[in-house]
Amino acid sequence: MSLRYGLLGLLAEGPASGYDLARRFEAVLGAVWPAQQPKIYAELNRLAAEGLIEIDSEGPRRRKAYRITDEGLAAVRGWLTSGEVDHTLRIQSVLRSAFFWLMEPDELRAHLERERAHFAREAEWYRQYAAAKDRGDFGDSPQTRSLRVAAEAGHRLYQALADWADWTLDTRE
Amino acid sequence: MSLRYGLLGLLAEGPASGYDLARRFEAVLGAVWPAQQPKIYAELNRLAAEGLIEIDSEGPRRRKAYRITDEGLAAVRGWLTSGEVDHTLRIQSVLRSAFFWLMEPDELRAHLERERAHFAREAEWYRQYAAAKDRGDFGDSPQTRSLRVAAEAGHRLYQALADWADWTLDTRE
DNA sequence: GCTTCACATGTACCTTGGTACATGTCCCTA
DNA sequence: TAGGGACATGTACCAAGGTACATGTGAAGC
Repeated sequence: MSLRYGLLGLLAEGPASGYDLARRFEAVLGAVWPAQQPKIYAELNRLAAEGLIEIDSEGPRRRKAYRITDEGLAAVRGWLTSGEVDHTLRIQSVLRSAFFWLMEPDELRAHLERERAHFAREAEWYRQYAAAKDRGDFGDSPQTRSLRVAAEAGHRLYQALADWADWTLDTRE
Repeated sequence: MSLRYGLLGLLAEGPASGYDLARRFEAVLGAVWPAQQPKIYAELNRLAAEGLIEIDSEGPRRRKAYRITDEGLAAVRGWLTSGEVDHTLRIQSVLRSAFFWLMEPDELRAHLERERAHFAREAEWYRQYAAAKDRGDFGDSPQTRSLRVAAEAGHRLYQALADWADWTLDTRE
């Protein structure tokens, strides 16, 4: 259950509405965790019912602002250092790579040429993302600084796939 | 829906029972995708109902052996080259890194020392996994060879996290 | 004053994965 | 020959994420 901790973590920076959180989730955590707007509203209601957040104010345009409670802060802090972490990669590109042998040589060649470009693009995207974070394009929030490592991790992962595609193409020609 | 393609991909190598597939899924794809035994049986029945696999034989001990059909092969091949791939990392260690700033300096220091060891262990695990694949410890099935790239990708990802933990600890002392 | 559109919050339903537990089968050994 | 245990297949339910669609609110432009 990562959505809830993502929301609590963002709220730890200061009060925000569901709508704000949806945009910030996308901008700040989009590269690491996806979140659909409807699920955000649902989760906020659940968190409020459990007392981990509370309504800070009700502004104009039906706008509610949520604030994290002490219990909420304790919950997200506990999660940060809590035990067992799943080490499976769960990345579709990686899983698919296990079955490339099913393709005919010509088909594989064509596919890998596309994939090489794709992986290189992903690697570059994460590199740019890291550079933008370094420049402070997303503001200089604490998450933004912390996520620098996520960008680097993504870059290295996709670079590994791109290198492998290169290697496979080279040894086949 | 990756479980189904994982199963189809494994069955592309040859007929197998649900029990076999559960063990092979764990051994071959365990580092990339998790699969619970009950879900495997459920998915096999669904695949059979859709005609993507069929029962090859019913052996002793209630043992059923499934065989992939031409439709099944076409489905998994189509999946290999099909469009949109999600580029989010969805790795808990990475998401958590966004909120480390919530910890007190002393707490962060202690946590990062544990994490550094953990990341280094993960990186090493993937390195060993790659080495074992190179030696052919898991047999020399086509997936095993293909998954060499997954091991490398996992290694690089966790190495990035370990490097970052080192860097953070160094610049703080 | 009416329309339009971006802002803002939801409801409903579906798919997928996670987990606890039940059952059947057959070999091996005391 | 009785029973323990590995092999083998499921049922049932729950948790979480994905997606389509409905609704309310208010400012800006005509």
